[in-house]
Amino acid sequence: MSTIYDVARVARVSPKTVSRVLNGDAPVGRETRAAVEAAIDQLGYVPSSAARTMRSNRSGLVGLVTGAISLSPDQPALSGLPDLFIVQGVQRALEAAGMTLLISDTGGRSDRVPELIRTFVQHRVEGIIHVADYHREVSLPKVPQGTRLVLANCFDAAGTPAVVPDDRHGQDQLVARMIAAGHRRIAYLTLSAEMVATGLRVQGYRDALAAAGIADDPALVVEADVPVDDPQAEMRRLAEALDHVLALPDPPTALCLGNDRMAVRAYGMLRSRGLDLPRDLSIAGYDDYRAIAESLYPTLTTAELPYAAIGTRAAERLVALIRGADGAGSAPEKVPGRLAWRASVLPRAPEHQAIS
Amino acid sequence: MSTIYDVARVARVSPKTVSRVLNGDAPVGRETRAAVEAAIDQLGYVPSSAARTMRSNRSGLVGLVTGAISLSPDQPALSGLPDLFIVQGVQRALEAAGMTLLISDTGGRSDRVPELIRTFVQHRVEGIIHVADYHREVSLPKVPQGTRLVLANCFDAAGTPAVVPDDRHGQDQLVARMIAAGHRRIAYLTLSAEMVATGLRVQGYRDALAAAGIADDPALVVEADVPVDDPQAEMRRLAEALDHVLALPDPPTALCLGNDRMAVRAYGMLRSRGLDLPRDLSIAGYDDYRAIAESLYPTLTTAELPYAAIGTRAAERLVALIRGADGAGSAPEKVPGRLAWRASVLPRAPEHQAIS
DNA sequence: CGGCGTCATGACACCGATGTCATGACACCG
DNA sequence: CGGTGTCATGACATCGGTGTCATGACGCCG
Repeated sequence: MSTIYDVARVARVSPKTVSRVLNGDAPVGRETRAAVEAAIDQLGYVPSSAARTMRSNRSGLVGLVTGAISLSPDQPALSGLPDLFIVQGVQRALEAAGMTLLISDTGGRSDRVPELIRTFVQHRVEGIIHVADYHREVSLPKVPQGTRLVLANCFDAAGTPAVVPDDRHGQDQLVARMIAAGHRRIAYLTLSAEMVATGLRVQGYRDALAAAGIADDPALVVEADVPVDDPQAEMRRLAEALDHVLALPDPPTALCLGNDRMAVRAYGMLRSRGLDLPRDLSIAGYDDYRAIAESLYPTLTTAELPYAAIGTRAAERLVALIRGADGAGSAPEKVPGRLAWRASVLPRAPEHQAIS
Repeated sequence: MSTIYDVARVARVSPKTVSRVLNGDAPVGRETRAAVEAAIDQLGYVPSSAARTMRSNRSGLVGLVTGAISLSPDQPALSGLPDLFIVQGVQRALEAAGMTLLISDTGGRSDRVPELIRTFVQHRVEGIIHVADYHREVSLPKVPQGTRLVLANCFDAAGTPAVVPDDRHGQDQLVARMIAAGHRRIAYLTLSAEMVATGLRVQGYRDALAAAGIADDPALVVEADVPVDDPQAEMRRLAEALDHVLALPDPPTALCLGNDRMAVRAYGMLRSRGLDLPRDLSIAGYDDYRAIAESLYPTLTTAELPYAAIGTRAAERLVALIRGADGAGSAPEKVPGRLAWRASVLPRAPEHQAIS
């Protein structure tokens, strides 16, 4: 690997002049510049970021920690999937800011986080992003003085800058659109009640009902998932919840599920109960897990969990902090998701019109 | 950020002695060691990897490039998903080897690869892993002298060390098991014929038939996917393929699909044609995309695409190269996937037994 | 008891970039 | 024509570790 001294020798100038050509921070004679550039090309010289880091105390690196999977309710089996979209969003924003991304994951053991952070500190990262696999509260060890920290898809009690999905708005938007399509009896089979998202989304669901002047029927909201990763138990719970709402005296015409996987299961269960989808019952998911939503028949109407945007915003905030902005707004930043309206919610004529 | 000099001052020793304590590469007196360790703790000192890199020419970094998504047939919409499992596998293996992972992705533009590699070279990575989003041939720009390169989920014509899934064996294994379950007419609705995996898997399918002494009926093998990302066209193509095989004079009792997404679609299409699954027709996918396979009803029998293992093997090979092994075996290393036998393939009594 | 090996430690140079300061050559201004 | 400012360039020190070599104190061997 050639160095700036090699380039200087070949171009017959001093290393400092090569440095000036590289950084354009001081005037360099036309011919000198050409000679230096030729030497750089000839040698295939690439400056060493290690040497720059030493001199400038700026590494151009940002660390990203993912994981802490195992301690958590629901979803763990899926983990790693959403993470990646967040990571891609982060990567894009960082690259635009000229920074490079260092990654490590805990492999499910959150006790390893301090160790991973230590590795990042060795590399003198300018900031750290912690990505959670689902919207939740976390509690991270202190990071050393100058290291900035941003949380993505999670938040903590200490008011660390955080970026999370706007679950309330997402569910509100989805349900409002279903109401606009003519549905008034809309059941909501939620994720485990332990999850942060569940509370927020139920609020969103109620917001939409309230905005349309529809009374909230508690019997229509059922926890339909378990807080552990057990496909059998998940299936059972969902089946019970389905039975429950379908057996109501005034059964729903539409069903919101806690996520797209639950929707896949619901499709299968409902069909095996002889229902014709979406004619007999409209279905909506959550997450906009495209591999699922676009492949199901009928294609699944759902609300996007804006992973990439969360990653991008988290990275942008981190870069701002690095560039000197201060922590500012202590409330987590909420990122809205798109409404993915597909074919699983059928428009329905309001009843008084149906009679006429 | 404190330095080794700060530690030396606090412990009243020379920096070199601190270095010896850190690296354990020369004897240090008991009391001196204790004093140094106390100083390190007190200051929260973490050695600078930049300084070490400069002196030793070893950065402890490995770069990973993902992407080149947009130029490719099929799957692109999903991309990023499988990548992440590979990345996680890589990360785990690297960490075990004491190396740290640097990531960047092309955001779908493979022309940006050289630029990304340049960034890695600036950071003096000791090796680079290129991850493709699906099994394919690639052609990468030359990397500088000392930088080792390993391909994951892809291979090139230059014989660069590569790790790929064993598609042929995977399909063989799956079909063999279906035959063992009593199926003899097994249709195969493949991915786009342009994909490397398709050719290999068709071979595997034929291997299994041949091993069981079943004649290969060309009418049962149909390309059922299109080489572009167009959900509409994909649906149409799959529907035609289904119609084709179901209309055969001697229709199949089981169906292999090119991937799990196609299986999701097939479930919907077949049910809307009035079939009862899996009683009327057995179905198998490919990929073992758990979010799908475990949620469908009936749960999907499929062949695992061993992404994490591919990542791990690629990283292990890279570490071996860095530690001095030579390129060796020029053929890509094939990683076998598990058979994920679930509920969508129904055992079937052989016909002569059914009669008795 | 002199010589040699080991232990424990420190002084110093070096890795590759860049900030600071110095130097020489012009050009322009009054 | 001397002073001052800009351009173009180089010498040198510095960032934080670590390899090399030197030094002094013992302990052991013959």
